[in-house]
Amino acid sequence: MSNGFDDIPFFDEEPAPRKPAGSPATAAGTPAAGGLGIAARAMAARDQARAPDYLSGLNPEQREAVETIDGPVLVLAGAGTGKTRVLTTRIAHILATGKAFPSQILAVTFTNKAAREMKERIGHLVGGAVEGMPWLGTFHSIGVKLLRRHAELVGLSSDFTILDTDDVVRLIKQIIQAEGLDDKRWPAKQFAQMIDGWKNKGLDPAQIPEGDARAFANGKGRELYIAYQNRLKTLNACDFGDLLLHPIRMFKANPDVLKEYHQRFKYVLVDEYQDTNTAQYMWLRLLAQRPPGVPQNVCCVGDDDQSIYGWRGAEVDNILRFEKDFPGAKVIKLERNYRSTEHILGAAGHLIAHNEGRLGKTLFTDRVDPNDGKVVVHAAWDSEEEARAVGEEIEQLQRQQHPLNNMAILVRASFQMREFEDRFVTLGLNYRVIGGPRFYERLEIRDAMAYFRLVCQPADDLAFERIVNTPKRGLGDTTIRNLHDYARARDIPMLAAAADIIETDELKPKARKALFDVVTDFRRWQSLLENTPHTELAEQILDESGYTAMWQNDKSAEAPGRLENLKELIRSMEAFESMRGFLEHVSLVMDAETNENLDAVSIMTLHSAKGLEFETVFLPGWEEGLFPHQRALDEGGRAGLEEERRLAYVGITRAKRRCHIWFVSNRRIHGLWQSTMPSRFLDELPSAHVEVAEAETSYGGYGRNPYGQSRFDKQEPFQNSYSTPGWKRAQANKTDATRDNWGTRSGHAVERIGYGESGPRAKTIEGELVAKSTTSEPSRFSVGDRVFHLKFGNGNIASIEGNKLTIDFDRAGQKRVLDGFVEKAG
DNA sequence: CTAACCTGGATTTTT
DNA sequence: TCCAGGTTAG
Repeated sequence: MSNGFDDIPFFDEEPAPRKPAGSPATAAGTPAAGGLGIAARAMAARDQARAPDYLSGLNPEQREAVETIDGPVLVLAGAGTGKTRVLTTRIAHILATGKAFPSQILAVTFTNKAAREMKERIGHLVGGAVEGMPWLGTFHSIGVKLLRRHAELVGLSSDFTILDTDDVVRLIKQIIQAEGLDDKRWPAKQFAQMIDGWKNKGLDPAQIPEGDARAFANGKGRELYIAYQNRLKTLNACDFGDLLLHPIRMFKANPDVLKEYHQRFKYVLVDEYQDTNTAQYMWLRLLAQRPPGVPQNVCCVGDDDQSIYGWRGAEVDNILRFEKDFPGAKVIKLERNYRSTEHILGAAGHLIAHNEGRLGKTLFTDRVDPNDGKVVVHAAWDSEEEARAVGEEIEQLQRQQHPLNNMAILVRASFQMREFEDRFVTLGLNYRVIGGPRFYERLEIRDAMAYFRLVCQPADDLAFERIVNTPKRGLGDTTIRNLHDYARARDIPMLAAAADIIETDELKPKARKALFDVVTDFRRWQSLLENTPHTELAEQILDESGYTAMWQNDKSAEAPGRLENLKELIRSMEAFESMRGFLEHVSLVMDAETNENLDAVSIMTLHSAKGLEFETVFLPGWEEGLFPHQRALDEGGRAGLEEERRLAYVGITRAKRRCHIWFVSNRRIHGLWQSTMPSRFLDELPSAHVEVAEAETSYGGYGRNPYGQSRFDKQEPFQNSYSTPGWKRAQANKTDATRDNWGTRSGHAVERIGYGESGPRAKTIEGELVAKSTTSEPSRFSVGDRVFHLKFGNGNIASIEGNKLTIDFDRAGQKRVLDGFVEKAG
């Protein structure tokens, strides 16, 4: 990739030597004052004069957004208008023109993925200078960085622990119980969410609304919040909200420190500004605002039409009032779309126009191709048929050489995924589920991490309690409660308490011995921390603690997978310098990599699809109650509906060339079959860009009016065997087995399931199989055979039709599967 | 300490 | 309906 930087001098070093740790670096000098050579500056000026390459590919609006470096800028970037490109090029431009050093740019994103991508792209533009951009990251990771430098100012020490949601809930539960409250009546989870909500709004315990405070635990809400914060302080820990709030407190209380950062950050950039919550907004204003007369070089990029996180505290208002907050702001709209066909844009644009209170953008494209299809709306009888039909559509595209990687199924709610997964397993179509439970959230990983945490931070009581009796050491509730009381009474961490208490005779000999072993183990590991390679130490910890053995002795089906995950955990540590470094990474970056070498259909929620694009997008489940979701309507009213509509807009605009929308007439919700109405959003699509699919072929039975089927029409589809009451019952009977292999449903495991470990499993295309079966080729199986299926386990063949086997699985009940997916059990 | 049993909840999710 | 999480019985 060519760029304009090949011949531009690029500086990634700060002119002044690093300040010793502990004292925050004061503002670096400007580049001009920083001893940068005259020749270099001249070259930079020369290159600026002849408009460097990196600017030449931009359209006028993009270019304006890149080049308007001084003063506040709001870039309203519609879907697919080159938002990331503008951001990265803008940074490159600031650097290339010598306006600032990399370390003087504060660039904030929401997700680690976005941050990574930006680093990568800037790296491409400027050639490997990314290391020099220490302040490019998520709100939270930058928050951590600030906090580690100034922890004392908010009453923490700089090696504080970051708690994730799970830890927080456990902690809150303890607090609720300690207050003598019934933790069933007042669920910790709910209170954790309340605290999170308050923190999103930037509220200290003293500031929360009286009503909120009363709403929980007989009016003890505020009290509990205070108790929680105190407990965090004792533990030397932060939750995610604190990573934003502590810096805010710190800056407010220490204007001199804030001033240092004002001098440091010459340019501030924010991605996805429509998703900022109040706390982030406060944080940003503190850092970006300048005294009157000093230019505020802040650039926020966002799209009000893609604001879909209102439910977790995002304030679209932030983007709507940008001009008020930063007077003299220049607002630049990017409306030229480089992603989608005119039909897709037309459909999306018409839909989103139904929202009020938008800043108002209309995407357009020059790319007009008569071959481009309209957005297609399909109807199906129920979700099973929906999945089947989507599967067929995908296979058809696959036959036309379209890679599966270019296709995605975007659902409103994750329960919808299951039906697609089931279907794709049957078809042998590779798929990958994006989102869902993450690698680092798995039980075994969290346990292992707790060991590591406790070694690095002996005061981490949550980690201690998690693993003190895992594997089982005979340290039951009684012992732990004893220990807990002992620690509380002396105000010392539990591990330290354990070390003390084994010197006394407070415990029974058995427990005392067990605890003694634990304490000795941790002492030994701590002593090894500095001088042993961290991956080696990690392995040693897991082995010596008996944790590995615990899973080796476990005969359950998941155990081997868990051991594999532990190995993977150790492997992923290799990339880090130390165990501490690794822990920090994990607490902030909870995502696992997906295998991009695999050609697979992506299945994900609409929320996790934001920012992505695919040639072909399938949008199932457009029914009232599901999409727009009933709860969004009930709880959010009109605003809720509009957010749902934006979600629909996000969905459609993910598509580059093909967009298929589906709705079903019947859906099972909480186990009950309900007949459903097509989504109101379907009526909001323009007929000029949308067509309604004619009757679906093979499983057919639809009239030509899917919107208004008569009762008679609805009966038709039942004629295929999959819809017979018997098959339905068989489906209903599927009991336990279904999730077993799916317990580890993300990244690796799922990807493995779709296509099997035993090499490239037959990628079955139904058409071929049907053809095969009509030649009445004798099946390699016969009725009664004992067979094994990757997902369903062992079973006996009940009947055979061509290549379709009906099998009574031991655990999964009766299923129909294609013979390519079973082996003779051996 | 495990397994059977019961209960409640069932959008969206990052950090 | 179907899961997770907790409780209880053995």
